[in-house]
Amino acid sequence: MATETSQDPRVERSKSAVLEAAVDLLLEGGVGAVTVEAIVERSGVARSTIYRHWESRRELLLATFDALTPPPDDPRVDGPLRDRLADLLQSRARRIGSVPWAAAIPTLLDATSRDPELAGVRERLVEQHRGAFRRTLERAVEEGELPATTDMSEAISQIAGPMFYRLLISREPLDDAFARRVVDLFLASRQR
Amino acid sequence: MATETSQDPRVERSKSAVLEAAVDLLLEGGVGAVTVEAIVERSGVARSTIYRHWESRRELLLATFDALTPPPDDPRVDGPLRDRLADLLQSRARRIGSVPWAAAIPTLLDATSRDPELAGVRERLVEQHRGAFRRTLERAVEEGELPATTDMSEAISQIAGPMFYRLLISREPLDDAFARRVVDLFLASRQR
DNA sequence: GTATAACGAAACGATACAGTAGCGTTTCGT
DNA sequence: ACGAAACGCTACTGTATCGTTTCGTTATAC
Repeated sequence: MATETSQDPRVERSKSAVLEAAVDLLLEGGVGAVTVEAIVERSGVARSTIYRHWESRRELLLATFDALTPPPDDPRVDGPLRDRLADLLQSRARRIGSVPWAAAIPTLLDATSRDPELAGVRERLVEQHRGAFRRTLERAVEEGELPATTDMSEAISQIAGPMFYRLLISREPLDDAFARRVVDLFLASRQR
Repeated sequence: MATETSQDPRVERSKSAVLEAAVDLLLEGGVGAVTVEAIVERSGVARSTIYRHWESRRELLLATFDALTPPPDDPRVDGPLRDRLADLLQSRARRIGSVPWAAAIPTLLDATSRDPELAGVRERLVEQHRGAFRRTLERAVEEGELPATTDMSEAISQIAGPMFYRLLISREPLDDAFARRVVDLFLASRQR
């Protein structure tokens, strides 16, 4: 009958302290660095408390990945397509080029490639990432800025691909000018 | 005075058996799967023998990454640029889309991103990969098929990026048609 | 044929980690 | 104020791995 939620505030405090430490460890040292002991040390939360709230290290790791989701940033919806796409790509590039994410993405890809449960986490992150591009592109199609035959999945690969290539493979800097040229290249072949 | 090389042939046999097993384990299960015990079990070579030939697990891991380098395939040099680029991209896509490599690349990126010594291995692999594209593009510039102002590094990002995006991020299939469209997109905005 | 080097099997100590249990203390809701 | 719950602390078990050594066997070179 009574309210099931909002129990002892200490529970929330402990949980968030643990997750915060776990996320930090994940971003700094990869999945392998997320040990219970390291979390205990960094968070100040006791080992026993952690196991009171999570069944196992695995559960905790899952929760850590969940806590990792970045807040979605709303892309601008005004101005010409070229500017909207460039803004979107630049904001994405700035985020994934930032220190914690640049280091975390390889770890994420690796961990999620071999673990079916973690694969869901990756799909969610990827879908969130692709959604922003898809919405911008679909709107452009509706407004006639892009042909109706545009293959969304292919377009996203062509726009976001070069950015990830520089981040993951060649490790070149991701500056705004590069993002703009990628957008221009994409548009040059599609637009009138 | 005597010949220093080519000692007991068993040495070579053991070494290659160990490396072969280590490479298999790396491709199958990532860096974490390359344990000395697993190598012992799979290769049939004894623990002691392994430590006779390598100082430590770390040395062995380095050697494993070195043994990983794929044989370079020579891109075709005839025909129009469109076909040459498409051929190159398709052959690359087929390789990195193949089961062992598709699974290995995330592990490689992760491991090499946090380990300065392994970083050299990644650079070597990336450079080999980029070299093939660079040579094809430079030749195209010489022959007037591309403008002399073409930024090689940028061009490679734009051509190879979408492929890696599909492989690593979106996990979509890498078919030849996709590769060709990527090339066409690139050329459409550059060529007369 | 024999000496020698490489070999395989097995054991060892050290380290790191996950997970469990007990106990006294602190904080919360009522 | 008081009981319940959450907490921190500590010690413990069990497992996995590494690095190293010993020892008896086997293949190779001469």
